[in-house]
Amino acid sequence: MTAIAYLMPAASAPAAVAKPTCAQCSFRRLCLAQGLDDTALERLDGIIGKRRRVQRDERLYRLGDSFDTLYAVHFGHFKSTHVNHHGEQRITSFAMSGELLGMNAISSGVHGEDAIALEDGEVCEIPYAGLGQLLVEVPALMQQFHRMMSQEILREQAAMLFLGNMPAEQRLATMLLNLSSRYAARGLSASHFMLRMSREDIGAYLGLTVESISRLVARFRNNGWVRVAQRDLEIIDRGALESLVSGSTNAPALRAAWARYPGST
Amino acid sequence: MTAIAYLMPAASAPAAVAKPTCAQCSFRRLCLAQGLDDTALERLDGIIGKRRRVQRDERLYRLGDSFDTLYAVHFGHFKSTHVNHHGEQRITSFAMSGELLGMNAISSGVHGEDAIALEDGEVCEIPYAGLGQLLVEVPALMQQFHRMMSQEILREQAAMLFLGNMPAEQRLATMLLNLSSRYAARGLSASHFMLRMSREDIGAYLGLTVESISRLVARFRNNGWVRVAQRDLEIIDRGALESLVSGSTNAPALRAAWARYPGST
DNA sequence: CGCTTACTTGAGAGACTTCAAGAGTTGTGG
DNA sequence: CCACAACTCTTGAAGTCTCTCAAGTAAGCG
Repeated sequence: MTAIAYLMPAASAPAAVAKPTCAQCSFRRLCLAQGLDDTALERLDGIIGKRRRVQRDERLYRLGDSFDTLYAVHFGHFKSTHVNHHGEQRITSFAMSGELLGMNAISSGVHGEDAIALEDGEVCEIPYAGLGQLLVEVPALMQQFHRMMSQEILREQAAMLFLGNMPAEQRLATMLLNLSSRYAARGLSASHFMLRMSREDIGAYLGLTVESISRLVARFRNNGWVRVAQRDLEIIDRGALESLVSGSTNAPALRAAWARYPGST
Repeated sequence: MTAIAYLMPAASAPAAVAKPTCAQCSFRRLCLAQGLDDTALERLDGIIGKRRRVQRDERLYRLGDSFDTLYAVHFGHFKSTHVNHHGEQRITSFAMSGELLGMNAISSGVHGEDAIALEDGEVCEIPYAGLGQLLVEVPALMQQFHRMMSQEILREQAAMLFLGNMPAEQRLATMLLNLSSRYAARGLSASHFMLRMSREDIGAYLGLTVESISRLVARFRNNGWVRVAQRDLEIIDRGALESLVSGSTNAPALRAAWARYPGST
C-alpha cells in the first residue's frame, strides 16, 4: 500500500502513533479545528473518542446503522455509496483528509448510505452528542461546523449541476480539476496524483458507465491533456481541461460552486 | 393569483396581517420552530427581522449578494437557480412553506445562486448573526437547525442520485411523488395540486429539455397515471408512479433518501 | 504461473436532444 | 368584451451521445 504515502505527511507517518491531537494535525485548517485557539483545540481533542484505523474496503458505517458519531478523515480516502436493486453502486461523494463524514445522518439519526474506505486509512471519531455540547461553549467551533455543513450542501449542488447538465467529457474534466485543487489545498501536487478510485467508481460518481470512463480517459490522453498509467494521473494541459469545463454549458455556476469548495485554490 | 390560496391556510389569509408569530404559524413543525417551547418560540420571534412580501419573479437574493440572513418560506414557492454562459437556467431546488433558503451561503458568506419567487409569497427573515447567538442559548433550536442543514444535504444527494442514474420517466415520477408528499405534510392534498413551476423549470431541475417534459407529461396522461390540465395536476394511479420509481435503477436508496425528506409521509 | 479483477476497445441500439412548427393560454389595450 | 401579442406548451423528425453487449488485454495476487 505505497499509495497511502501520497496522503500521509511525514509528520504523521510513523507506524506507532503516540497520541495524535488536533493541534498537531496537519489537516487542522481544513477540518473542524479550523480557527480554534489552543484551549478550544484541547477541548475538541477531549471529546474525540479515538483515531480509528480502517482497512481498504472496510465500511465506516452502513445503510441503516444508527448515527451517533461523525468521522473526520485523518488520512486515506472514502466513498459514500448507495446500492440499488440491481446491485449497481452510485457514489455521492469521495472524502479525503480533513473532510467530515456522516453529516447527512443528523436529521434522521440513521445512516442512509455506506461509507467505504478506498484504501487503508484513519478517521477521528467525533461523538455527535459531545460535539453538540461543545458547540455551545465554543462559538468558533459552532461557526466552523456550520461552514462545513454548508460546504457539503454546496458540493452536492455542484455535483447536481454537472450530473444534470454536462456532457461526459466535461464531467470527467470537472472531477479531475476538483481532485487537483483539493490535493493542492493539502500541500500535495495539483498536477500529479493517484486516483484512489477505480474507473467503475468514477463512473458511479459521474453517472456514466465504466466503458465511457475508459474511453474518455483514452481521449484525454490522446489529446495530450493528461498522462495516465493505470491510476497514476498527471495533468499536462490544465488549460485544456479548464476551458472544456468553462467553455461549456453551465460553467460559471459550477466554477463558482467549486471555488467555494474546501481546498480550492 | 388564486393559486396562492392553495398554500395559504385560512388562518394566515387575511390581507392585513397583524403581527404573525412563529407560535401561530401553521408551518411551525416543519420549520426552525419545530420542538421549541413557548419561551423559545418567543425568543425566535424576537430575532426574526420581519415577514417580507415578495412578488412573482422577484429575487430574494442574487448570485454574488453577500449573505447575512436566512429566509424561511412562509407561503409561496421559490426556485434556486444557476445561470450559465448560454443563458440556460439550472434549478437546484424548489422551496415551499417551512423550508429554509440560504444555508448554502454560510460557508462563503456570499450567495452562489438566485432565489426567485415562483408566485407571490412571503418569507421570514432570520438574521444569521442573531440566530447563531440564539442557538447557543436554546439547545433545541440548535438541534433543529442542524437537522435542517442535514436534510438539505440529503435532498441534494437524492437529486444527485436520480440525475446521474434514472431515465427521464423515473425522474419525473420521482419529482411528482416528492411534491405530493411535501404537500401532504402541509395538510394539502397529496393527489391533487398545482405545479407552481413551468415545464421549462421542471426540465431545468430534472436535467431534461422542455420538449422531453412535455412528452413525458403526455405519456403519463395517456397511460392514465395522471390527469393534467396545464399546471393543474391530479395523480390518478399513484401505484404506477411508485413502481416506476422503485422498480428501477436505484430505487431503494432514493426512496430512503426521499423518505427522510421533510414532509414525507 | 495461472486465476481473478480491472481496464480497454469495438459495433450496434436506444434515449434524449435539437431543430422546426404549430396549438393553446394568458394578459392587455382598445 | 374582443382581438392581438407574447408566452407556454405540444408534437414531429432527424441527429447525437452514451449505453449495452461482447470480446479481448493488462495487472494484481495467490
